[in-house]
Amino acid sequence: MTTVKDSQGRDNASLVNPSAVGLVAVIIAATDGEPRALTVQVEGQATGRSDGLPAGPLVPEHPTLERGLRAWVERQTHQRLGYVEQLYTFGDRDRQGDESQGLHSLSVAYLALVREVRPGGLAEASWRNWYRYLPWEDFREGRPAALAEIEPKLLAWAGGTGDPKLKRRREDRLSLTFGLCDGTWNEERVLERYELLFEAGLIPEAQGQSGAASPADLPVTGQPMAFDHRRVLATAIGRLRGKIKYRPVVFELMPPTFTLFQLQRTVEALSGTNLHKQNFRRLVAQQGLVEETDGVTSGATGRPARLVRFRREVLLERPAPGFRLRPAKRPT
Amino acid sequence: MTTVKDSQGRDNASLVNPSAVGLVAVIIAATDGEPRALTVQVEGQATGRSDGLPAGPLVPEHPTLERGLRAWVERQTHQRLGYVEQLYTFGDRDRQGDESQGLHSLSVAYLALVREVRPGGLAEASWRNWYRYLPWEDFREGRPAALAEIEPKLLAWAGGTGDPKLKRRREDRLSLTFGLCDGTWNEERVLERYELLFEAGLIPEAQGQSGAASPADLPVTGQPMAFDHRRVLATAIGRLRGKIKYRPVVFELMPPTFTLFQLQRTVEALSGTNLHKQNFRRLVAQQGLVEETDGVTSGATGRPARLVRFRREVLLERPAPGFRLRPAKRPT
DNA sequence: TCACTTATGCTCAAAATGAGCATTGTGCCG
DNA sequence: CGGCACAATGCTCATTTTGAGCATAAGTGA
Repeated sequence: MTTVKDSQGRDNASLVNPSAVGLVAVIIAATDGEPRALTVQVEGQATGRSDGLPAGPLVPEHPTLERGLRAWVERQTHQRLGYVEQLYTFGDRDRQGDESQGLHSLSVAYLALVREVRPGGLAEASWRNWYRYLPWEDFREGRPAALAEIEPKLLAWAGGTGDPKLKRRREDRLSLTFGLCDGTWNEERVLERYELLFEAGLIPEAQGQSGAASPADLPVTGQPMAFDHRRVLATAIGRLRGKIKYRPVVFELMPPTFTLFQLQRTVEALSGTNLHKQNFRRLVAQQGLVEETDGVTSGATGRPARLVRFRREVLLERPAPGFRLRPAKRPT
Repeated sequence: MTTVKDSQGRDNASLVNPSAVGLVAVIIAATDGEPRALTVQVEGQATGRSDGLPAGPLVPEHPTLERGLRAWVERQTHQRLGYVEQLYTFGDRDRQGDESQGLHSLSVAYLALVREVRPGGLAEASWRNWYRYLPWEDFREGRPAALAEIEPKLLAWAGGTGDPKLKRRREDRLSLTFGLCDGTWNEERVLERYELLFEAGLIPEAQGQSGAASPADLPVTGQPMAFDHRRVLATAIGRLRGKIKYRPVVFELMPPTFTLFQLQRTVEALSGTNLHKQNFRRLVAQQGLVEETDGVTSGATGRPARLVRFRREVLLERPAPGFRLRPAKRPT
């Protein structure tokens, strides 16, 4: 029964059950203080066009998953990728868009951070503010309106059970992910929130018809995406929000030189929260993340700001720090 | 050229290029203050037996990757899995043990944490101290001997290049991962260290003959494992070492009740470093991670310790904290 | 020059850390 | 039974690291 010999994943046994493997890329940029994801138009079977993430099958020519990804992305979007990391492998058989022909279809998702935003690239590829798809995640202007609309529906979902134990459990999850009871919002729990909304039937894709909503009328639960790409995006955002706290990855999104405030705006855009300005710059300074250039901004209103650049050397230094986010009580 | 329509990973295109997908599990337990991984005996093609991780192909019957994993593991090792999280998907074509027949073979690896260690389980499955495979990672008794032996070889590798720029880069990597120059050891960089050793040709598997060393004579670079399983293990350890700092996952490894010192020993076992006892308990206390029971230890020498249990409620509480590791200057 | 706006410097109290010293129970050994 | 050795616990203290703000500096536009 436990003949491990031919149960090894890479031996003949696995060849008997081939799977379809795809690659998906969540390509993130931040310009003008807005977080953006690169999207393409996807032609659904009978569902019309809808937004999706750049994706493609894994083909044997690619020696590496990551190489394959880069190839696909450059072909589809003409966007060069810089920083790339593996995000997650999605592979449930009941995944959306999966016809479950007895064949597993998995997608290996990658997260990429880029600087350049080529605005007039191809028509099929366009940068979209990621909060378009997850509007309840943006707390920069205070509690998002979308959240106010979603909240009663969530409470109704939690309450709409006969089983009191299940009800209790749902309420616990609500308070954990959305901080409904206690007012605690953890900006990293993006995926858990998405999945809760999905379970509660508040995500349009969940019903099976994805591209139903026209681009104009965003439902309160945001613009749908093709397949399970919204889930992938949620995963990416959660991961990125966590990562900026302990790794200097934001700089992958910044131009060669920038002001501390631009940097702050970028971090805020990603995390969806506001930070205390003075403390933010103190943190950046004492961590030695940047060095001054002799340039300053000009033209804009207010006192000109000094331009700084990322100190690449920190990547070779000790604990390689990021930002611990410190929310400000009041905006700015 | 950019007809995204049929370049979607999950459409017909991907069916044209099926891949062999396997599942691998890194199952971790900690007993008697030692970190252990569950291993099985693997029959290599011509390389004899060697240790490997429980693995199996992904078969269509499994609705979920995770379910498939659980099924395989329980079949192979009779070990029930509790906490499970996806670790990484390994898929480079030049992977070890991959015959590259033009077919991609990828392994989706999972990390599992378990409490029970069934000692006399099946003969094929056995718990092994993970430092058996990565002996340079254990700093609990001070700088590990293995590291002292490896160090000159690494320096030689770095120096053995004509290209001075490459040399410089290698030295930078050495100092970053092994902290050779400045004495900074970051216990999370397990994978980077493994990969560096691999590149430097110090990992036996790298040569192609895996099971060459008999279990008795561990090379300084540790006991080899089948396929790329040592890399998978390194990935798991690195991930776990990072995770315990911000998520209360250690408790998945603890029995229902335990002493604070046992808890500390477990954290130390995982991180491979020693902690300051008093500060450790202060941290645990103030984070509210545990609650006292009315039991105490007995029999052992020294003052009896109070038994505590994990407060499951913290999973529903605010930032869900873990341990920030604070290395002690002197042992204990 | 004034009004406004953003950049920067600095202060201060509170909380979190890092290192140790001191005390308290237990089992063991004359 | 008194004294030890050995852990478990309690507490102190000097630093750092946070969190919040106040105050000043340096441009732009009217």
